[in-house]
Amino acid sequence: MHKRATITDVAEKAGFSVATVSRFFADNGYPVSSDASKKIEKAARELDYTPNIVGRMLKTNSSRDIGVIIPTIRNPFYPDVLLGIEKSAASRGYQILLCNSMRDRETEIKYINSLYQKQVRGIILASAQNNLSYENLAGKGMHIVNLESDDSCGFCSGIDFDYRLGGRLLAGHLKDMNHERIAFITSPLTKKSRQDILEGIRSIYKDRVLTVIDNRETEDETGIYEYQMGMRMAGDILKSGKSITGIIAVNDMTGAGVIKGIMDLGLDVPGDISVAGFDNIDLSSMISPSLTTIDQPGFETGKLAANMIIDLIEGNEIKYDRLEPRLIIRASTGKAGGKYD
Amino acid sequence: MHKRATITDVAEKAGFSVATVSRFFADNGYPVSSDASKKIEKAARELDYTPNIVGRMLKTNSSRDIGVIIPTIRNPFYPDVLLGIEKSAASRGYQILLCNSMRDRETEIKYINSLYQKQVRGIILASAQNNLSYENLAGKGMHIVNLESDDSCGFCSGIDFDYRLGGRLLAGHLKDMNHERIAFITSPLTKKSRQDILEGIRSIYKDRVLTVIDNRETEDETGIYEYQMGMRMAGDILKSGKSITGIIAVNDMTGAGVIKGIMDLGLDVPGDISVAGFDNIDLSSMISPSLTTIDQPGFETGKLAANMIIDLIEGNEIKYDRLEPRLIIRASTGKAGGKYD
DNA sequence: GTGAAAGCGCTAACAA
DNA sequence: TTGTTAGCGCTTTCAC
Repeated sequence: MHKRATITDVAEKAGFSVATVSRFFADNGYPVSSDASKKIEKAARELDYTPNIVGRMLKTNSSRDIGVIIPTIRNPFYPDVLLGIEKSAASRGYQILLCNSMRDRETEIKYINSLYQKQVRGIILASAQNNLSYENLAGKGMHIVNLESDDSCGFCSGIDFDYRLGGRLLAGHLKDMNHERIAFITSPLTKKSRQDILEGIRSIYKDRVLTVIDNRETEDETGIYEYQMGMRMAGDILKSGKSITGIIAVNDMTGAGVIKGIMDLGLDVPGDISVAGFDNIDLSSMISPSLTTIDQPGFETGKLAANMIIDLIEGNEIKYDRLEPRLIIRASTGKAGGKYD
Repeated sequence: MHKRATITDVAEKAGFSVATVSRFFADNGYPVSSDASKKIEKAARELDYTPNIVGRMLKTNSSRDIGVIIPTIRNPFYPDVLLGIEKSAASRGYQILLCNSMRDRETEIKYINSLYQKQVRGIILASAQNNLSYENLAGKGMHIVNLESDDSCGFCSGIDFDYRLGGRLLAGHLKDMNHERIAFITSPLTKKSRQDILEGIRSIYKDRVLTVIDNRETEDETGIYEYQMGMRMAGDILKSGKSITGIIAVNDMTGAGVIKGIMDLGLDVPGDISVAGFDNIDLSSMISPSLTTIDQPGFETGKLAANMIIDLIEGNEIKYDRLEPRLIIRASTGKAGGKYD
């Protein structure tokens, strides 16, 4: 393996100084004569030279990577977000450092520190526990965009999504279908988004909503936590004999698990129980019955988040629209007692 | 935002030279007295110092990032692979730079170049077109692990997976179920893995397999290409009136689309047509009917790939097991003409 | 065990 | 328009 050519090699071969070569490659409007440009271009090509980003980074103290921390890439909502982030980021010359926290606080902190050491200037966080201490990140020049509307983080920015209204729309839909008592199945209420959905549901169902919280949020490679959690919790509710005719799941992946859990018990969805999810991932229209849900556009969210974090990094002013929830009615919800119509 | 502390700050505060501080943080067995260690540790803590990886990288010319290029993160097979990569990588101090090529050759090349500029020393490629020119990467010290058994790349390493046997197992299963003529639905045969599956099928069905190739592989944000392709191709076959009783899809995502396409036409799976996929992603057991498939363990593949690329980077000797295909029989396949039994 | 000093590849004053 | 030069923060000889 031959040594990589450096800017000095190119300068020598082209017969110009490193400064001129640097200017040529920086391509930032600083004048370089066309004669110089031609010779430098030629020398670079012959030497197979390409600038070393690390040298540039050390000098300018500016990384073009952005960190993205999510719970797990196995919930398809996050790939959607990620694709959106990548699209915006790529168009502005940034790249993604992906981190799956696996819902583990230690891992999350480790990743944040590691990103900081790598001189990353901005992190998109979709995983934070509500009261995660951000380790003085702000004072150290780190920018954070929080995707879970965690307002306990004073200095964070975030994409506005009205989780409360989402919950309300879902609850309203079930109410319209004459469901008297419903359940809300969720992982721990350690994220504001989850709390907000519940609040929205309660704004309609008051105390007629049974909140079923799984207390052992933990992700590993053997399965998808949320799906399995949905299955398990659905089974628990049904076996408990509670008089429930509708279930809202905290997200689609959980909702898919809930449907599976119900069907495994020989019951029908929505004949016996209606089920709704949250997110509108592709999966929700691939399963049967297809899942009623709230559309939370992951791709759009990602695009906005990337633009926001880059604006923050580059010191521009920020101004963004919010994303609005939209109710998507599919086959998994129906009239209460519909089976016996 | 206050300035970040550097190694010099720590050295001054601790009353030692930068060399000693460097040795303390390098933590590579070079002796540092416990007195020095204590003082340095204290000074670093008070200054909130953490080493600047970029400075280290420039000096040592060694990045601890590995590039991962995949077609699209929206096919859940890749998240599985990615999680495996991340697990092995993290345990060895490496991190992932994620790149979705969106099945676009230009994008792929752009990413490879960008990774090279960032001094990345190894790339895990799961996206390469068969005859992608690797742009002299090897000579430049870049290591490649190819996940699609592309043997046109002389110097690449890869994880062994017997796609041909996988195809053969699937075909054998359908044969056992008395299917006389089947179809193979696939994206373009530009990857060796796809060709191998077809070969495996042909080893059993000879000329009694109708190969249906979609000729416009292209991914965008509006949907999942493979799923939609499966739907479309399934519809085309059925409407063409060909006497087919079984379909093998090039992967599960396509297979899910095929099932959807068949059902949309009012036909039954497997009553009218049997369908099989390839990969055994979680989705394949979430849909109805659940999908018969070949287990290709993405997580394991990812772990092996990461270990392989890191071994390559670190100059260790390589030796790895291969992964074997395993037939998973589910509800989407049944006896030919089974509906009328 | 410790320190001085050179230099990794690059950028950006400053001078010409 | 171009060149000289001083570092960015770190590691690593080499000397002590």
